[in-house]
Amino acid sequence: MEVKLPTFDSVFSIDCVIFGFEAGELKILLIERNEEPFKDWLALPGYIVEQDESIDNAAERILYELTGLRDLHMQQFHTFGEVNRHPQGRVITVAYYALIRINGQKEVKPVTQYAKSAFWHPVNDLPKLAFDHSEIFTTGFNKIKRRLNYQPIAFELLPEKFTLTQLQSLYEAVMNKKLDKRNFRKKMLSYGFLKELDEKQKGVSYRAAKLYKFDRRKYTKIFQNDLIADKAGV
Amino acid sequence: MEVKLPTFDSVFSIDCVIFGFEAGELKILLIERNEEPFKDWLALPGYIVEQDESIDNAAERILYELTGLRDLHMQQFHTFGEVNRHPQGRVITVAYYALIRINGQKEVKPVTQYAKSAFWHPVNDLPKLAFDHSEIFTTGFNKIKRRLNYQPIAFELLPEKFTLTQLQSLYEAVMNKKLDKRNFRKKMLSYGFLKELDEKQKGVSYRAAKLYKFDRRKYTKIFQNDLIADKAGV
DNA sequence: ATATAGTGTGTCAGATTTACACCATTAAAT
DNA sequence: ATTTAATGGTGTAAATCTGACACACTATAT
Repeated sequence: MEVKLPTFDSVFSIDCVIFGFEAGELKILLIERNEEPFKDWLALPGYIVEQDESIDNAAERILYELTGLRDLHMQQFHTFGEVNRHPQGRVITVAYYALIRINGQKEVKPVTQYAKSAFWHPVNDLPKLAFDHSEIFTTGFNKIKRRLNYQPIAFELLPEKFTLTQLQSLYEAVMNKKLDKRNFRKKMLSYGFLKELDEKQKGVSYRAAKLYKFDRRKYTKIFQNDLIADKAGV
Repeated sequence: MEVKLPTFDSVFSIDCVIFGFEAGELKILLIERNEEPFKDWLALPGYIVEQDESIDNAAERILYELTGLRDLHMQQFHTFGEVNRHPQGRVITVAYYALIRINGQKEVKPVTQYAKSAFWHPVNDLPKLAFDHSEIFTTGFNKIKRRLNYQPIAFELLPEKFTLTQLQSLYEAVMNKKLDKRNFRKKMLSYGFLKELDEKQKGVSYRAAKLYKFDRRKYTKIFQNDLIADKAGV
């Protein structure tokens, strides 16, 4: 069964690669599609941009409708414009990523009928995705891998208060390699934008680690000279 | 006089920021528009994407039509999708940059009527541009500033054979700061991807400098481990 | 009390980065 | 022939950063 697209000459869409970090694993949000084409396939959350909304606003709206998530800091990273990337017509898609704290989020679930479900899936074991979404994911993943080294994006994935070990294991998960504990701590602390709290980790059956917090004010003060304002997050 | 846009529901366009280096200055290509809106204004080369061409192909075609330049390595860098960025309707534009050798290029000139003329203009002294093109330029400029430090893009701006002083002055022009000559040379040569030629500079009234050539084969060999394949040029 | 599991810490060697100044070469001017 | 003007080309030492590496401490569970 084929459902016709609206009769636009050109259609824009947004696709979102939403990263989260849980149980030591990096994950992304997928949805199960409820519409042709690719009905029942897994896909990145994405949909068509309306005439009267900016693409940044569209990205927020669409993500909300498909997953129930709001107020993420979405960042555009690439636009995919092959002629035949959509089987039913010409659809150019602008891809966005965002990083969020999974813990403490209410469960993700679609608020429209376009998706049957939404869920977190580890990036290391992704199934085949609808359209060219596997390629979109890979491009986005490479982007954040690089960005991790010069932008404070790690902190968006962690709870507000975190231990240095958690921070390290996030870096290890994204970069997919082991880091030296002492060197990692020395370096992170040397930047001066981590604030040591008077609190300790709770509920562990071993020596509790100190908790830290990312101090964005200090970060921008320290790095303001290096920062080149740029739509694409530098 | 207002010319109506074609009755697309949505229109895609491409805008190009084409960098060149001449007389120690970084320049970009501008056109003088020959159509409403913004008739007679200066603008980035840009036009509408056809239904049956990928955006990458469209970028090449459009640049050719407006400037006569062909076969540049165009790189997408950002998509601009504010609702009112175009006064006559909804136009989302994908911005590309490219770097080229000005010297030795035949003169740039439009092959369609959409532009009256095309010419190089120093980036340090840009006039107000049509649409949001000033913003597009700035975003693109910041992109290449960063990229200069981890991608071999400088060599695309220089003639095939160049002196180390030329290379340095290009870096200085892009980064807008002075570099130390000895350190710059030591570092560049240490990478091992510059090939020293048996030739010297000609036609100067002082000691002629050695000429070098960028060896792309060596470059990729040396850096293949660091490279993360990525649509956006890493 | 002791076993367990993860926390938290310092040093040294090697590599990289930065700062810094003078003689060499060429063509043009005298 | 000599001088001048302009740029080419080179080395070293100090400071900083990076990477490798191992063990005692602490909180809890039993």
